[in-house]
Amino acid sequence: MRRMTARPANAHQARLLQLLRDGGPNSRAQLGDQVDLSRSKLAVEVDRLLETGLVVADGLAASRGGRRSHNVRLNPELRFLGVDIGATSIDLAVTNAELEILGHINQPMDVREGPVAVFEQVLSMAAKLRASGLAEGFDGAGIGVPGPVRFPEGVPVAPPIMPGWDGFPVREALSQELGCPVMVDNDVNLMALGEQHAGVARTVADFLVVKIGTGIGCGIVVGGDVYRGTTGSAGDIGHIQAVPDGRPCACGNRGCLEAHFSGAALARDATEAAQQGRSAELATRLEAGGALSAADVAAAAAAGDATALDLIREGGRSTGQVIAGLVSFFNPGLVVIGGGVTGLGHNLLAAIRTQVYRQSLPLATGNLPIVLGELGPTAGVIGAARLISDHLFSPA
Amino acid sequence: MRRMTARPANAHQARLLQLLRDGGPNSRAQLGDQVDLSRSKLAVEVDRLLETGLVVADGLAASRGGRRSHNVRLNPELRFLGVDIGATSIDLAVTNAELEILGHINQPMDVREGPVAVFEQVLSMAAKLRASGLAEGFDGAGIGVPGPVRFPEGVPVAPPIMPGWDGFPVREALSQELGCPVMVDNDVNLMALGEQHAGVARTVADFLVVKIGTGIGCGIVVGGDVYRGTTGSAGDIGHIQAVPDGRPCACGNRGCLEAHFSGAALARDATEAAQQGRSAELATRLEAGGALSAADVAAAAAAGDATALDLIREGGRSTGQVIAGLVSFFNPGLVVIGGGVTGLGHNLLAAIRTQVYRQSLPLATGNLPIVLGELGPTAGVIGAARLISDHLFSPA
DNA sequence: CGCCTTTGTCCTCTCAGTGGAGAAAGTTGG
DNA sequence: CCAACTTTCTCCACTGAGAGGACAAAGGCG
Repeated sequence: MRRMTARPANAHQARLLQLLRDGGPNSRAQLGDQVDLSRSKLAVEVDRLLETGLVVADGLAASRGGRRSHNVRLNPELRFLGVDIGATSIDLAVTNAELEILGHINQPMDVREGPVAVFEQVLSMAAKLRASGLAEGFDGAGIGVPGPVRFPEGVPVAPPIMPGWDGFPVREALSQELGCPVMVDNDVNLMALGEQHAGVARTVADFLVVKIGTGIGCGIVVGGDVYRGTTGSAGDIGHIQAVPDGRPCACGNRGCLEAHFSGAALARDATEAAQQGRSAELATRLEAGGALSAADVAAAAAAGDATALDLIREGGRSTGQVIAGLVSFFNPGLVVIGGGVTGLGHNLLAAIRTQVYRQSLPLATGNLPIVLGELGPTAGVIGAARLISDHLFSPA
Repeated sequence: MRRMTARPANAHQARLLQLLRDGGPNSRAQLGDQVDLSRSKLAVEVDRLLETGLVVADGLAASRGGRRSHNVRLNPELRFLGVDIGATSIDLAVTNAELEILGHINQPMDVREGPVAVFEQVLSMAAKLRASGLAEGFDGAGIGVPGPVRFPEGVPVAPPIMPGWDGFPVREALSQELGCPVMVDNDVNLMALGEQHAGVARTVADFLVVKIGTGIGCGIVVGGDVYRGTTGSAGDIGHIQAVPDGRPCACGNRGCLEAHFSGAALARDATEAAQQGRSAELATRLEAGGALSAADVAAAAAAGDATALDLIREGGRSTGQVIAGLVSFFNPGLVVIGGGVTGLGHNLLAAIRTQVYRQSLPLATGNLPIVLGELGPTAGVIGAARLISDHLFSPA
């Protein structure tokens, strides 16, 4: 199929596309209720969208007590690609224009192998998705990388955990290969977009998303928009000091949050505990697997291992300490905890909550939910699809 | 004189008023260069503004090589009142519509005496300004209070240092008394607005203003707009933990920034040092004045007193520690230090800078200026005037 | 079957805004 | 002092977005 190249010609059309994306098939009359345009003007704009092919007729709706309406919907053949490059694995998903996931694949991959190797992998995974018949091609793609991004250009800048990526023209290269528009962003920002679009943050204007994976980062949403900071490094909270004179960190300082709690730190501490004989449970697992991960700690804690529980509680305390500061400063309406380490579940969340509620002022925490993300590993790819759809569904 | 009640009828007029406010008298032609409207349309809107009386003719400008232009300017009889209620004193200023200060008065006053007493004081100061002939009345007033504010209603909420103010209808009461529109905000936010309008932050979109006075707070500007948070308490950084297990704080926790460094904390520490004989310089000043203030510490440091210098350095370190975290999180383009304690000057600034540059990642600090505010004690009142002018110079 | 409701289409009217012509008021150089 | 060029301002005709009413189409309900 030939890919769509049309874009909305004005703000009205853009708004209509977004309504159809977020609300599904709809009649002209119902669209009119949401859009503050006269029926005549609305009809004109819908007709123009039909002409572009972005929108198609979708049969008659049930009657609501009068004439049945002719529904319209986004072209069901539109396909977006969402890519989420993590530190240790890559997620890809195909969505339709309503951002419903049609297919999702995941493969392990170390981002430190550099942009060329990772790119090859992404492209082969995309080819696999195409081969499965879910998409003949893509109308747009969003991609998240685990580091700061110069957003307008779609280029990573000085990413600490992904040497070799600095300045690599991700947007341009991927756009060339896939033959469609591409937008690039930090993976945590995409997670925030995902939870905003389809997760726990649907109705909140100002919120934070803390992603605890191999590293640790924070997505910031202000007034419904992702805030990226002056140089694109906003939300980089992994190197805020959580423990004075604490553990040495790769960045050269001591006591950074990331050095005390993250997937990597947790695995390290668990291994240490096992080797020192402080936990039989962990030692057994170390024997069995050769190495420990956050999932092992979660399992040990679930089995009642006190040491594992302590590790989680202590990590939650450090994280909560930092989040408490952010809450005082930013006064969000919601804090979402996500990322691989959320497998630690309720124990982690409880430790974080305790610390935040204890340390922040009542006015800021009075009505502040602190919750786990709803979308799990799909938050990133949904956010990526949302990113590119926001771009394409805005006036050219 | 009768006060102006006109408001701009549309966004074009609002924009023109703002241009005339920020750029002073101007010709239609020059306005046209900044506003992306045809000359004809522009002329129509300017004529309408002239009819309302908000704008008046201002004679002929010098020729720029052709016909001389007829300048217009904001009505020079317009008067705004800026009120800055601090913890220990009240500032009032009268400005014209271009936000130039025509008169400024200051009186000591303890905000804890409650809203009624403070209000009486503000009104009598305002009467004094009127009596001086600077204003026959006010076309609008902005007022800052040292605590969180529910911004849309103009009502303080749960202010820790000003008990009795909770829920007091500041906006409504003042509007009634002065007979003009009033906007209320947190004092630190107004300081940020002031520095943005006429100070060091004129060209920066995202920045922080840290005000260190009796307490300590932070103004946050995102994309040129003040960010106030979900419940109006954003920027309340005084109770972020700066020193683990540090000094007890009035809030019930230990080690809060405000307990370690602020006007009050510095005075306390200096008195302690004097009494313990650790500083002859401070002891002498304590003898002479009966009590020590931040100004005494500044003077002692200037005189070479090592203990005073240490107090400043240690405070700067704590403050820098917290700011470093905020910089990592928020990635601002500028950090402004202001408030009463800025009398400590270069020593304080140096300590803060050292700590921030050491603790935050290079990408966030690479090109980050950390500077003192330019406006000193007038930042608040200018910000207050700016607040109400932004309100009045926006479409009705 | 008649009446009411909902939806969609058509047509006219209003008004914001553009762009060009030209007048008014200067400067500059010969 | 005059001609040529600039800049500023005004006037006017034209365009296009959008509103709103009239009306037709299509359904429900008693």
